[in-house]
Amino acid sequence: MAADARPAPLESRLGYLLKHAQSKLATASAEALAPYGVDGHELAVLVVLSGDVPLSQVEAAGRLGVDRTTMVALIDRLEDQGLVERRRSPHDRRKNIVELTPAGRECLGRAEKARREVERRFLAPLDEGTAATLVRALQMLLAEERGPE
Amino acid sequence: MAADARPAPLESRLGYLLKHAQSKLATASAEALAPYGVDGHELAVLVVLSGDVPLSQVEAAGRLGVDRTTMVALIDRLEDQGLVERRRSPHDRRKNIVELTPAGRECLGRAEKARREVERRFLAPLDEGTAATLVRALQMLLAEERGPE
DNA sequence: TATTGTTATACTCTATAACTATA
DNA sequence: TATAGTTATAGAGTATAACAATA
Repeated sequence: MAADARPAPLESRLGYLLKHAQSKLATASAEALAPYGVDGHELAVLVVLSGDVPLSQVEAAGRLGVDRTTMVALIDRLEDQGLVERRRSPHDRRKNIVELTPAGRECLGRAEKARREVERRFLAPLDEGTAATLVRALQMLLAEERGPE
Repeated sequence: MAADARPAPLESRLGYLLKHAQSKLATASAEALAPYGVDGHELAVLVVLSGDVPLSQVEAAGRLGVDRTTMVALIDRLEDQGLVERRRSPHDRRKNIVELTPAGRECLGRAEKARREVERRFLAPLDEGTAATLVRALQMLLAEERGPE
């Protein structure tokens, strides 16, 4: 290809497509989650904290791929809303075990329902098979992220 | 579904997938474009400015979906590197027409080649049909953005 | 010495407000 | 009055550095 050939238009560039798709979904999610007092990031925190194994702040931060200093403010906001509680770990007193309160579980359930609905609406322009392929393709692209375990 | 059912794991959530896919590609792109002195955003500016019709700063900003105040700094950096030139429009002296210099065209050609290569590597885990479906699916999801024209 | 939580700080990205000049 | 470019400023969002408590 010659150096002065037409560059690909923006709408055909993967970077552009991913960025704008992410942004469009984020906007719709923020709107849908607003009634529950959490944003997408905070909902993700509730999700990782809702597992069987209680997590400390660093552990939760690791699951989400954010810094532990970022986690402090996230937990602060959730705790202010009564959705989670910090308690000192008896086994390692440096650690804060963070657990969902009953209100936190309720919020998680409702917000998750809203999130699923937003996702469904977002994917509505695609037929079922295409939507499934999209999700699987994205999962495959990220699978190598941490390498094989 | 009961309110206390398991929420979907992060890796199955579209928001998570889009965000991390975008971030992974952005990191790879930044690395690949570094030798050419531009980042992904600046390359996109070169692309929109390389069309047949000369654009003013606001017009270019509109194409990229950024504010005109953001465009000032972008053009500043490109002009400092000698990749673009501002000139006052003779028809409307409020407007800066921004055009690529020969060095800008050369940079665009090389950087575009690097970008295509990064995209190819990024999509390598997918077979050809799946990769094509991914791109088309993202285009369809964004098609409604501005509504039918 | 290393790790956890915390705070203060800084950095990046982007938008809003206000100014100048032009229309 | 409205628009284009510019500057100053502010607001998210997130990371780095440093400190206290604990291991």
